[in-house]
Amino acid sequence: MSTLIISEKNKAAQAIAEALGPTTKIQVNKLVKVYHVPSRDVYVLPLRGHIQQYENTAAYKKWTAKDPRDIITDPHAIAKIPTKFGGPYISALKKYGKLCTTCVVGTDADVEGCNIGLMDAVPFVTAVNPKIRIMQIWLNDLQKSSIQKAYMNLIPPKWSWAYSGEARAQIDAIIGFSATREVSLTLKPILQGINVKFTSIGRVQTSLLYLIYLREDIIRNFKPSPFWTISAKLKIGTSELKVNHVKNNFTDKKIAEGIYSLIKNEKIAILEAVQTKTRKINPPVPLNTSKALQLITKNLKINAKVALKTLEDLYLNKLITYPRTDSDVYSPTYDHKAVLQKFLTHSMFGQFTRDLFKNRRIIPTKGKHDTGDHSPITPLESLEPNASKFGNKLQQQVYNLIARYYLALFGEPAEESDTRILVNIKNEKFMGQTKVLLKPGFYSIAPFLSPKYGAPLPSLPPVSSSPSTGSKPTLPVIKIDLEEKQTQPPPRYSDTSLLQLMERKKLGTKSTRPAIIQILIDRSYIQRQGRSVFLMDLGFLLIDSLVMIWKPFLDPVFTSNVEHQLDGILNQKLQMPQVVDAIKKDFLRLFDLFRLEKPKILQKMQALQTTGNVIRGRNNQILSGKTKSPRSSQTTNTKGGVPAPVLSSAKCPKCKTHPMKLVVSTHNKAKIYKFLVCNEPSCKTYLSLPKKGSPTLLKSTCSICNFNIVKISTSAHGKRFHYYICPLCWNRGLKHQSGEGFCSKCKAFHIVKGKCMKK
DNA sequence: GCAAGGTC
Repeated sequence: MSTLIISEKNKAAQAIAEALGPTTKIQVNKLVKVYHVPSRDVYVLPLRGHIQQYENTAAYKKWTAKDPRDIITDPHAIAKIPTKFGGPYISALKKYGKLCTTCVVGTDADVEGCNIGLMDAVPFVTAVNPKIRIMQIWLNDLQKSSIQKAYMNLIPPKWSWAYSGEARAQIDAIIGFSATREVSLTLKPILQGINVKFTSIGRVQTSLLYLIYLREDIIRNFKPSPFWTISAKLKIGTSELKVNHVKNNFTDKKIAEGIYSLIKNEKIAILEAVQTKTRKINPPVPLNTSKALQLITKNLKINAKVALKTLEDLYLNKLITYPRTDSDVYSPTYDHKAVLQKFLTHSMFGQFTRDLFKNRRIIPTKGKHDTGDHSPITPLESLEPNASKFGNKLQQQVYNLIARYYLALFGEPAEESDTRILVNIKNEKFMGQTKVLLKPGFYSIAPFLSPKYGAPLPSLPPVSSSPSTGSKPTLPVIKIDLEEKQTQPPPRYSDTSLLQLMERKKLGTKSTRPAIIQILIDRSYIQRQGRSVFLMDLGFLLIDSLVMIWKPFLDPVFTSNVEHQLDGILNQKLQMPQVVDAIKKDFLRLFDLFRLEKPKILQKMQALQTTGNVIRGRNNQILSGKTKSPRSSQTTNTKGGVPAPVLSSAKCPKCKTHPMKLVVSTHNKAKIYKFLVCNEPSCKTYLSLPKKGSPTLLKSTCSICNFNIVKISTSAHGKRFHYYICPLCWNRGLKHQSGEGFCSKCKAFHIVKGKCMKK
């Protein structure tokens, strides 16, 4: 009466086995081990995520062998086959499937988990043992007590969840494969010229690229317009307060100048009104993956991929709960007391936690979504910053954010005051505002959630409302300013705002969003420059040619419709084959439309090539068209949809033709080498970079040698900071020990003998 | 050669 439990990954298998009793390991083959629990006659077999995936069948392997359209219409164009690493897992499934009488699917408690267990794995078990009983264990976390409880309450398999995942996989494969081939083959003449092999198209990635394109379009076409502001600096006791003219911003220069010239020498402001409002700010809601990634990328200034990897590492070390969750509501039975008790003695969080118990604040805030898969992200241990359980500093920093955020859920509301004053300077009215934190509440444990507050103002003289008293109090004016400013375009996306955008538009899942951003980077559609994401020419080119005809596919509405129908399968309101057929039909119509418009698209491309504008491909190399100087190519030209090159490239100082690329490589896992190297292998020119800190190649160039500046982000004494170097000057400086090419503060710098001349 | 979704 043996039982086989299938888990999604090794750590989960180990946790399940150890919760059920004393465990021994059996090495089944080179890759696979199972955990044996003799006391219960249980074998726990860990998979490695999906062990099967959709691929084109043999007849469709070659891109040109069949019409890409047939991938949509031919039901035999794709098939589910074992992944590269699937084989050893499949033979283990067969071996233990044969000798067990019950098979328990113990993969993650979500759609993909059900799909992995019931669709990828179980078929191999039932093939060798048709009579085996199939059950499922629903695990919200890997704590011993939760596992024991769930094992006593096995559930029937959630087939509808598994089918929902299966439909998603089929739809994505059909759309992705057919469209990638069709678009790549169409653009072939162009792509060949720019040394690009293919242009990938996918339900999620192409939609995201479209949104980045829309933002880029606004930025490129943005016409800044001037406006003027008048402000005054007032002295209040020992502090200063900036007040703004109530008619800011002025669009008419003459009016602004007229007012300014009348009042510019005035030294007295009459205090007309003071109003103070206080407001309570409630603690945040529990942390799901999406919010956690935003929190981490924003506060630690790391990219989304690294943030997710660090969460995963913390989870595998059993320091936090499962990091992939959409829930921001705890189940009513969640044992917060047990978690909080661990923090009572913590050197930094202890006092806050003791206050929680003292004030009986042990119920967390509540969000809106309880998806019933995993609990919100929660610390499982109370660890000091120097704990050896942290694999690296980043893990410690991420844990610190998660732990503080969790404790904040139980904290008191914060309280702020908002003081507004109205003054009169020679009959012109000015307003000032200052926000002050009155009670820190939960901000005390999670200061990173707090907005910036001003220092409290010294008490202002009372403003008499009675006209009989005659004079009103006055404040000294330190100075009055008239400034000319320019309207600004919206900012480019960062990892944090891209994640926000994807969440808002329901693009990708909690766990794939960082990977989708990475795909766009790998395909040379977009590029990170510092914290900003730039659309590259290839990305612009692709969307610009699709935007006329494929709006219904590019728009995130397409994906939300797909996901709506997938939910229908999960809720047993729709059937998988009908959903897949309906979406195939939808997409086939768009596919045919693309074919119909092909000549137009090619014509547009042709026009592009003959306008002499630069198209850049991989590594931002200039690959076709007449080249322009980097400076003039910065200017915007969107006439006729021609992409304006976005980034200047750091040209090799020796061969002066090829760009330098940034290389960060690990060697023996211990040493990290960072340098810039010429993209032309035969040139071999390289420039060293500082050993410490992470480098980013910037757009701005050195005013001495015109080479691109590199920003070095690093830390010392626990504080993060950055500085700028010109790699070329810096390397020359290293040679002559002159200290040139280095500036700690400004971006556009001019360094001579170690001193920045622009300071 | 391709997707998106898992996991390492």
